[in-house]
Amino acid sequence: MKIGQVAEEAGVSVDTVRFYERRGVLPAPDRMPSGYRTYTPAAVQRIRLARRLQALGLTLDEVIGALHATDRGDVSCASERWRLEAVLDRIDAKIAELRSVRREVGRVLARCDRDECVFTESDIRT
Amino acid sequence: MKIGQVAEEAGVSVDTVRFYERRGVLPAPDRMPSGYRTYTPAAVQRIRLARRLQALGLTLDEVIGALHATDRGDVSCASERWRLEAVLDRIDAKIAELRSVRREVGRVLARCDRDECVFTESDIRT
DNA sequence: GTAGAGTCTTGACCTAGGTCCAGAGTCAAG
DNA sequence: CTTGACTCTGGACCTAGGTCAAGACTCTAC
Repeated sequence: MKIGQVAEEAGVSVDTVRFYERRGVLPAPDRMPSGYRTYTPAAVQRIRLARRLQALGLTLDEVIGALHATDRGDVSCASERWRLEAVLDRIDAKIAELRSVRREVGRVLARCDRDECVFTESDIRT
Repeated sequence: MKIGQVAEEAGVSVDTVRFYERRGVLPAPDRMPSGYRTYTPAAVQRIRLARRLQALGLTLDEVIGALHATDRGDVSCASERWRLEAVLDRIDAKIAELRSVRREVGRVLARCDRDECVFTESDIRT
């Protein structure tokens, strides 16, 4: 398969495929005599998995770490769970932070109702 | 006041003060004959308010919009509420999105317990 | 053989909100 | 008068995850 077909089947752009190669998501593929990259269908699977992991909240570096672990073999659900658990912790922290900001915005709006508006309460005209 | 003191009192860096000037958070200040910027204490208030609004989730462009509205006069709690309500909506949308991803990560972890691990379920070795 | 589509490389560009740097000029204390 | 701290400008750099462009080459179909 050439890069265009891989990109198409994986649902990403050709540029993204090459970007993934540079970053290490994909190994350097074989080349045709012309220099064109040639891929096996496994490359499509690999990209799809990478996108799936990104959609679950892993950073690209974390995705690369997970893929490289798989490449080395020796992986099992038990040995890789922590990657997802770490993401879960991060999501929880982010949600907590957003809820805290949300509460504060709510408080400011409530003060706004009592005519103590953030936008007008200090002298900011220089 | 010179820029260093303003930055210090407002709790930001000197670079940030100059950046805020470029972006329009702060108006161009008066200059000493040497070219040094001179500020009134209102500049400190203005920066503090800008930081406060940013901490509440407004983007810098939104902060600038709010400050310019205040500069034009004519602002009241009622007329500016929508800025905070828009932020609230955005926060809610973001929380909803994170909760959705969180649920999905939870599902993937549950499948992991049944030994159907994302990391090992497809052939990604090219 | 030629048109059009696909691919190659290198490197710049995008967002957001700053941060940092060089080289030059200025200010205050001793 | 000198030293050290401060300020000036303009532009480059940072993160994250790509996206785009130029100019050259290759492949496929007609």
